[in-house]
Amino acid sequence: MEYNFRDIEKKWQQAWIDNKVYQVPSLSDKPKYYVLDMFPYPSGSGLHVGHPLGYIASDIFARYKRLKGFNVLHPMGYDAFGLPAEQYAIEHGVHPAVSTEKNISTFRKQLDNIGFCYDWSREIRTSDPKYYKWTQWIFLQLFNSWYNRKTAKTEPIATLLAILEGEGNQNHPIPDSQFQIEGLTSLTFTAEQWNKWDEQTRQIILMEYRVAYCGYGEVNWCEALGTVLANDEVVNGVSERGGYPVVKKKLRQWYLRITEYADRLLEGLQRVDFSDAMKDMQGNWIGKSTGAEIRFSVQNSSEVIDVYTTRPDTIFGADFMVVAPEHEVVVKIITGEQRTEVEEYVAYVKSRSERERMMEKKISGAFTGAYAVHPFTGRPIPIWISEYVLAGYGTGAIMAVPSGDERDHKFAQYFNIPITNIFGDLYTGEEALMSKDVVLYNSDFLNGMHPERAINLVVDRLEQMGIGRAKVNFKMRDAAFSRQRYWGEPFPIMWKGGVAYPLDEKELPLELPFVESYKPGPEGEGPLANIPEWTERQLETNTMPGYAGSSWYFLRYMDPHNEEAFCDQRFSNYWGQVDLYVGGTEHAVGHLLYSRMWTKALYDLGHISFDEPYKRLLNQGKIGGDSRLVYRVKGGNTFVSAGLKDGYDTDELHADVNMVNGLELDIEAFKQWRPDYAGAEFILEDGKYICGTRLEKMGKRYFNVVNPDDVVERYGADTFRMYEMFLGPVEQDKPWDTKGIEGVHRFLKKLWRLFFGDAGLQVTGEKATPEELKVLHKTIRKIEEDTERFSFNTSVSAFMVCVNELTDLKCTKREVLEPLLIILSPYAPHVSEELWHQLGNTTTVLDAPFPKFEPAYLVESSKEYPISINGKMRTQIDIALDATQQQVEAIVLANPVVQRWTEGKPPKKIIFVKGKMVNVVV
RNA sequence: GCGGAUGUGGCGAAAUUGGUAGACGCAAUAGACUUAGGAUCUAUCGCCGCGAGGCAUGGGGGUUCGAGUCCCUCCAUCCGCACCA
Repeated sequence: MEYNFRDIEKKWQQAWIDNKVYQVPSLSDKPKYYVLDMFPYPSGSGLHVGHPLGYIASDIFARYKRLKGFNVLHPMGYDAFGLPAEQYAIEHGVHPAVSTEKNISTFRKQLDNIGFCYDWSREIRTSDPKYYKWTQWIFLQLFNSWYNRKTAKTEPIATLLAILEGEGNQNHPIPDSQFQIEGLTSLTFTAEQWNKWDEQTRQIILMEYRVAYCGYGEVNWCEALGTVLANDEVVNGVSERGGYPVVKKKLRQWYLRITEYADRLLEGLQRVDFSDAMKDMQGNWIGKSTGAEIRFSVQNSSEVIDVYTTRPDTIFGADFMVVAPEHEVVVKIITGEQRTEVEEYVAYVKSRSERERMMEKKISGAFTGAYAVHPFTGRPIPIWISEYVLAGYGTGAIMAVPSGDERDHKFAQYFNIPITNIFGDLYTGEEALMSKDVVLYNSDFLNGMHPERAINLVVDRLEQMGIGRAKVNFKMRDAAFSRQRYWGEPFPIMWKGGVAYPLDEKELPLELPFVESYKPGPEGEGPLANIPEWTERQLETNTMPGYAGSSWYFLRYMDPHNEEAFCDQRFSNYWGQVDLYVGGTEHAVGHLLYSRMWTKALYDLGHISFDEPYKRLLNQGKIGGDSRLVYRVKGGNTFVSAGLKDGYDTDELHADVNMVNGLELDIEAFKQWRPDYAGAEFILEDGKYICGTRLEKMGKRYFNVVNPDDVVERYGADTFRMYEMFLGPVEQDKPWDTKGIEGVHRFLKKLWRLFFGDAGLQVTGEKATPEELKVLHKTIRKIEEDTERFSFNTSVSAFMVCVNELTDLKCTKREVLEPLLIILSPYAPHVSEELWHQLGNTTTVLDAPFPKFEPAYLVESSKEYPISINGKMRTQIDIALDATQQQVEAIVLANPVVQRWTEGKPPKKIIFVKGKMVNVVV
């Protein structure tokens, strides 16, 4: 009987659906385990072989945990809102809902082909009104909340109202705001003031507190996409999607006050199991730094300049100040003779794009003509402006300490500003001394001190003088939360007299209306502004960004059809955190941070009982494409084989990997590929055309996309799954290389032959030999260990070794083969299920318990082994093969030969080197 | 520049805590069975050497009875951040 994977896979995939074997109860007496994949954006090009890598890993783990007796939640869905669908709609006139639906069905077919154990009854789509009703609902929770810094919690806005009415905001000043409130000069006000203000003013002030708020701010505006982008959607000054230029622009936008959560987002990282690289990336993005804010007065002026520094101890080395060119103080302090120069410089800075500024870091700047006063020495300090000081970070102004900061040093050298040495002999004059392992000189009351002590002392002094304080700063900005786009969640917000009011919960979902055109609305507004029914009701015309729906989706899977709540708390209490979250590193600072913040807010508001969504994160590597190259002799239609190309002047072109077998080009297929190649001529080597190769991103334009459907068609889903795992560690990036797949396929055929000889099923009920049981239990242990630590590639190897050994032993005993099928089933579910039933089982192999590992089977009768003392070979002793370390030690210690050589002293260490010898260290 | 990771045969890679380096697989070579191809099976397969043996985990140094693994240093590649004061 042949291993007919096509029939087997079709048969079991259908049986699994018919018997609903993957449906998971929302509550159970069993312990829970939640395995989640980052859900895909259903793009038009479907899956390539790189996408399922993480899905296979999580599927194996989910099945493994199920065998181990857990109630496993392993759902799948689609992140269906987003820009590409809308761009496609603009270009092809197909409504995003239609193209999304079509793409999803392609994805589903491709996923089903691979035999995943998803509970599809829990499928979600972020673009489904039944789903985004709750995205809108959660948005309203955030809108109706503020962040209380005193309790470090998200609280309902009602608690703030009570405070403002009772005591004003003395204890809860308006959060450092980038926005102007008319008529308000200070960040604090009294209860009387508050109670006198009209509704509109109060609402404007409340907006300054809301966790989801609307305001005018500098945003990343992408003209080509016609929308605003979040910081993490901008890469090197261009949009992540499409690579279009992005400029800074002031616009009315919705934001999430994620900065208030910065400390908790940082702290939470210590409680989760993410890779160091991932934690570093998030930590970096949050960018916490501790230092001080210091107020400098300006000579002959009433102006003051606040600076932020992490090194207040170096204040005696402050030789000049630098203010960001956009800083509002610049126009006020500028002196007559410097006006032209400064204005020219400001104009120059404005003319430079974000991108240019990033690419070429030129030293540039201008002197304002004004001087600040040193708070301790009274020394005048020249004030410069330069683009290396960013308006958006800290206070937008710095005290420059050239001897202690590299950029300040270069600036001082470039503009010939005298440098004060505050580090004595350690400072060479050549370059700045950034180290904190120094002693201060030339620094008045700080002389002879190390920076740590000096920092405390300076801050204390400044505080006494009322011109400074310790200050924590973050790089992270509040997250832009609105898009001037159509294909996203509408905001459940209605505008009245310039004030945003939330819709009533009963009006949710606020459904996305159908539109004919996706053109932007007037004045930078989205397409919704073109719909009269929408604007008549004064509904918000922006839509939410892609990350809205994905920020909480892991909760919806727990209770996907609930129409009364986003998730029944009985279920979220049971399932709790995602135990294993699998996905790529590209979401390090976007999705992961946002969803961590939403989780904290929902936790604070009492909707869920945990404040970190993902307990453990596994980042699968990317699979790259292995492109095939052909070489066309310049000016003709002749292609020369790779080995001979050096003799010709050639152009390098991509050939489709699907018409190359190994390295040999299928010439006929190539000729038919494109009309201009039809008459092509070929210069061959050894009668073959050999292609060149290059590793590139897998993508259409390189013609190196391999579709999993093709691989599954040819080798079967089980081979595909095992091969993807066999390729190497899941975390690692690697190229797709079809060469090795035959080996995995051969393994499955060998497995099949263990069960079926020429005459049919040959499995017997005979008792297994100790040798056979040893092979089995060795494998059980190895698979258990390797699967637990996500070492799936070595698991596959262990299965190969096992089958090879059982084949050599001609083992056809049920006692061995049946447990083998159970441990194999997470990796090769179809063939395991088929053989499981062939053995007469009637339930699914998924419900079998994972076989228990018995170490006793690994211990063999005693044999003689050579022994070495301190590396020198001495003699031989009897010892049990594969015994435990304790067993080995007991035997060795009892051995008279060993006692003689160690002169009765207990050895420091006894090492049993697998099956060959014993090493004793005295 | 800063941060993170990686470096082992012709190739993908193994080697829990320092303990037979190269498991497993691909490719290759020889052979068996086949009219042939495919499939399957057997053997060889890091480098040098006829051999005994010697040399090998990016380079150099160190700790140790023993180092791919630990420490120092240099080099290369990949990823992330990038004037963050």
